[in-house]
Amino acid sequence: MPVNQIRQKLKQKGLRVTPQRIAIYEAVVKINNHPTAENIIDHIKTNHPNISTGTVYKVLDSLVENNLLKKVKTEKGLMRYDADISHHHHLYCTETDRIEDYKDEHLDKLISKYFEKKSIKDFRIQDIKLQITGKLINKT
Amino acid sequence: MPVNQIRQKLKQKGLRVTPQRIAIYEAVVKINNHPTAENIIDHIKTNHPNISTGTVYKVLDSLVENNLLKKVKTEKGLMRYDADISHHHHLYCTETDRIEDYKDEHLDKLISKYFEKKSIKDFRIQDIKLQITGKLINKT
DNA sequence: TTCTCCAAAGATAATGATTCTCTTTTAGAA
DNA sequence: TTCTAAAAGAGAATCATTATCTTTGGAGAA
Repeated sequence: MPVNQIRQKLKQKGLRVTPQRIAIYEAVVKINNHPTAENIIDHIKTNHPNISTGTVYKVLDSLVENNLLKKVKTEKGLMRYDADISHHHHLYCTETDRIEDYKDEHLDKLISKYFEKKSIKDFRIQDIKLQITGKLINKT
Repeated sequence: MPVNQIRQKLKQKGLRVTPQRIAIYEAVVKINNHPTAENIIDHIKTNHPNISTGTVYKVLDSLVENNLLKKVKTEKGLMRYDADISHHHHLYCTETDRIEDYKDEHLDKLISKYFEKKSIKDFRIQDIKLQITGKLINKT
């Protein structure tokens, strides 16, 4: 993603455009595997050796708060981040721990329709995502 | 859940029946909110003041490995556990962080049928669960 | 019932992940 | 160009989980 696009996203959210924020956001996009903070730190350390761990966490928090990133649910006791903030689902590979985005508008419609008719007692639905677990084939 | 039933589950999995395992498993069931290790420790400390934190983690790991418990995905950077190992979905309350089980056989059939026809490229599905996010009403 | 053995637990140190705090730097408005 | 407060740097502190060594006790054999 072009740096100018990242700058624009930051500006639109009223956030200062700093090299750290650009680098961290870009890393989440480029890693393309819903990275942890450590993955991000490893990724940016070459070009940005002085970005501290605390900064990475603070920037990630800020980007999440401002809806530029989202967190992904995992069961691993650590946080992973998603650069794609549009509605989508996730494919969780049980072998590699890779998490991929999965978009399926037809399926979305099906599920939306289903829950239009079927409400859940004592619960107001805000969002529904699929957690599709399995094995990636032909991919690292 | 009766202690004898817990004993039986442990025996069936070839695990030694120890008071710690019974207490920890029972806690997960009774808390009924996909607890963290800390929730479990707090819950059992009254009747079992000597169960150490390391033991709790080891027992939880053992119960998960032996399919007596499952881990639940969250985005919080810590682990939560599920005593219900049958197929189901989860309701995540954005206000209270409560996680409830949600079973819906009709929905399961719908989704199964959908993916019988629709395969995902380079991905072999093993399981599909819904992460239903929203707000619990009238519940603590 | 007793004995034995090794799996499990206790204790706590170690490690990894995240948050906090204080000081310095810098983005951007004026 | 200057100024200011937001952001970053550094690293300590806290929290969550794992590792390691010693002790205990579950359960099977006798």
